[in-house]
Amino acid sequence: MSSTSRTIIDWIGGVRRSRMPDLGDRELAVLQAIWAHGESSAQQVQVALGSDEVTLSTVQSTLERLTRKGLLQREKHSRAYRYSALYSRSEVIGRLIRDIAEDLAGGDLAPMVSGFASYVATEAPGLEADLDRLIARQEGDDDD
Amino acid sequence: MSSTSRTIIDWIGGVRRSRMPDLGDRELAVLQAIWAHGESSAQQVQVALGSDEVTLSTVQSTLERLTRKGLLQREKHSRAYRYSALYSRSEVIGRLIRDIAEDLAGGDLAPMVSGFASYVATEAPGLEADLDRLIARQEGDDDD
DNA sequence: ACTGAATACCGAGAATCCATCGGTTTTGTC
DNA sequence: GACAAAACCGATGGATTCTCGGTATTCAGT
Repeated sequence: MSSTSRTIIDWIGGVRRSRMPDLGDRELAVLQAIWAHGESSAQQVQVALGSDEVTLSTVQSTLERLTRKGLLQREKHSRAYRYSALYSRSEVIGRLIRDIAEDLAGGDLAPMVSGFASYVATEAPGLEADLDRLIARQEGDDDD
Repeated sequence: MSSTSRTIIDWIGGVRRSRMPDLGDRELAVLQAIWAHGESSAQQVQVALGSDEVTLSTVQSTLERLTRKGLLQREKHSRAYRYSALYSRSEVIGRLIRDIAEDLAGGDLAPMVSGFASYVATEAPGLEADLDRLIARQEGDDDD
């Protein structure tokens, strides 16, 4: 029986833009800090997170993991690295949504629009009407 | 230093609808099978997944995990349980998107619309214009 | 009721990943 | 060259998924 796989399937079926790697809580917090403050050193991030919450070591590890994952860029500035985001918040959100589309909707747009509508309905009922028009323009629905 | 937390923060700030639990590859496949075939027994799911790919035991475990996570419902039908989905595909997508909103956009809608636009831009450039109108109607943007 | 097959249930082992940090090495700076 | 700051290495602990075997239950037919 095959294990988790994915890699292979990712290549079958055409060019696959890289999936968004999973992000842990700490990684998310660090990423947010960088979005909020722009290019930052590990030390600055640590301060942003509350210096007594986590050691510099941990922040460094997290930053390095994020860099390995392709979300951050680093550049040495004398002693220390300065990390900066490679993707804006919107881009990350977009990538995450695309991953959902692949995993749950077979890449189809229609269920995603429905899903987004479902989300919006719980958050801003006022916008539903607008989304409905978008959905209508889609037509090619099947599921749900 | 605090561990992963979340739970507490989830309750501060008002009623928090439950987060979407993480789904593994197998869990996702099982869920899709149920969406595709409707109420199913473990055996039927196993068949849907390719009986030689995984044992009944594994399918049962996965189904039970999904039930514990609140995604499936089971009802005994003579010997075997019949599992059925508690959420439609769109609802699950909606919940996932809401989780992204909480994690990355502080719950704000605006960055989500931007993010969704970012996603749509890579998939169906034709719809961008429509989304732009949605975004315009939002106004309260800041990020990105 | 008894038996046998189908199914549920229990628990364990391997793999993966995140978070955390200490200790050691490297590297600027004065 | 010494000192301090930062990087680097690697280890530990905890969660979670996936996998399945073995055992206990339960239904159905004789």
